[in-house]
Amino acid sequence: MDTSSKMSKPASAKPTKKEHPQTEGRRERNKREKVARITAAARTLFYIKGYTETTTQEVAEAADIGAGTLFLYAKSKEDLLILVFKDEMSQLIEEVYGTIRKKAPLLQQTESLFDGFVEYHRRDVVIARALIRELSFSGNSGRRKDVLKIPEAIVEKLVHFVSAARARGDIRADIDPVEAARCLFAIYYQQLQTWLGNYVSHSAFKQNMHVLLKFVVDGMSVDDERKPEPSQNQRMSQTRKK
Amino acid sequence: MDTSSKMSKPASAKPTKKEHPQTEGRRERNKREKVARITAAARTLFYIKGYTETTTQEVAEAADIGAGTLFLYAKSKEDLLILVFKDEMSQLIEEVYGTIRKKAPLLQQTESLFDGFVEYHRRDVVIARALIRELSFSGNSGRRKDVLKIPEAIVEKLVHFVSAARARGDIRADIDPVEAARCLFAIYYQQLQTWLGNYVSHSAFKQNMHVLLKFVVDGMSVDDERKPEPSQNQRMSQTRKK
DNA sequence: ACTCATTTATGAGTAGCGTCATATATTCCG
DNA sequence: CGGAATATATGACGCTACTCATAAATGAGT
Repeated sequence: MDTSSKMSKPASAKPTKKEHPQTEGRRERNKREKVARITAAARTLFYIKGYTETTTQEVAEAADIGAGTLFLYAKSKEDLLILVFKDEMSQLIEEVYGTIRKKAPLLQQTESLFDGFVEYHRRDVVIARALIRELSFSGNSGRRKDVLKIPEAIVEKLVHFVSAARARGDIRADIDPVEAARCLFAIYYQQLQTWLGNYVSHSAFKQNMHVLLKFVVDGMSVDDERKPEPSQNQRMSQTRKK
Repeated sequence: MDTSSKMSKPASAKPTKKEHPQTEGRRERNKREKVARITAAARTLFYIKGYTETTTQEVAEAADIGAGTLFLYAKSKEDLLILVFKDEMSQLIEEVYGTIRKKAPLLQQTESLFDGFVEYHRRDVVIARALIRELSFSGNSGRRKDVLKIPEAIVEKLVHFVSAARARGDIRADIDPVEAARCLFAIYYQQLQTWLGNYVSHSAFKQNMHVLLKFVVDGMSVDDERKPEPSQNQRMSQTRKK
């Protein structure tokens, strides 16, 4: 059954007979309760034991349901991850966004946002890995929308930054904020994977991401004064104009 | 067993016997033979039955080895994928690169390269999916190097394109070709995942990737000729699946 | 040729994800 | 209320990736 069905009006009372989906009553309520129990149980266990070390049996037991019942609410073990983290992610995005100075330069804003996410993932790299891995394919049309919300929410924040920078005149007026935002996100996501995938160290990841983000932002700047590298003792003498 | 076996030299003080570097003997030979049989068997079965539908038992049987022996040569079923495709990928990269006009514009060269890869993956999306998924984490230090070779080889080709474009004067002289190449690759890889992960259709993927690659390349161009965007091009930049 | 340390092979065994027939609960309706 | 219809719950079971104790093979030293 689709857990994300609407009709969440427990207005109760009103014994309106049929065709009033608002008073779905006990069943609907029970279902929500169970989803909540499952989510809580899974979250706790994943944090304590890690994702792969946690068995679906354990989650079912902790949620006090039968082993098979679990799969009525999450179609697979990976679904559990999404169930657990979709809310946490959405919340995280808003939280981090809230801490960012609205008047800071675009590159700084972008990096602050991504840094917030990275620091979050750093607290539990193993789960972040599992999450990234599961996100790599959505065979489930129900969960697809949930998953898509996350990058979309991030891109939305980036669009704000880019639009503001454009309004400020920091970047060219012909820049499409959505394109720019997606571009920045693509770099973040791909680089994030190199880190979580254990291909580069955390510091190398941060360094690489910085370089690439700067590369893109520089490409959007209104004037092509190229700083030849912020090396030591840099003389920015000539604002060469093309 | 790790195919890049360390010399079975117990670091003894005595290089007692003459080593047979050329003819490591029966053991070495047998090992290579088995790796070859396993790889061939796995490749065939993956193509015929698909990755998930192929069992490790079947691969072992087809390779005429015991079920447990398989795991001496591939530490996991996913390892088999890399074993099978690392060579094929390297070859593909060179092949596609060879078909690209060296004098074409940078954006066109880049898109031709990526298109070659995309068309390859299109022939077997399910395997491509599995491959991408498996590449998302390298817990195995032995395979990591093999895996890293692929993006590195792609970036290397991109560096050639960017360098040539810079020499031609198509892009600014202060562009770092490696940064540019990595940036383009990041966009390709992240967008590829949205397609293989079933989040967007093939056509939307191509469209989105085109837009983003163009965005980056435009940012590198030597002159800020304002993108006039000379038409009411379909505002399809947001196309999503379904 | 014989010994023996080391490497390689094996398949029965284990664990865990997901399924399914069956059972139980809830709602619908006369 | 009764009883059919439908939705939800369950745990035993199937299937498969992977492990491990044991066996076989190899080759260097003697």
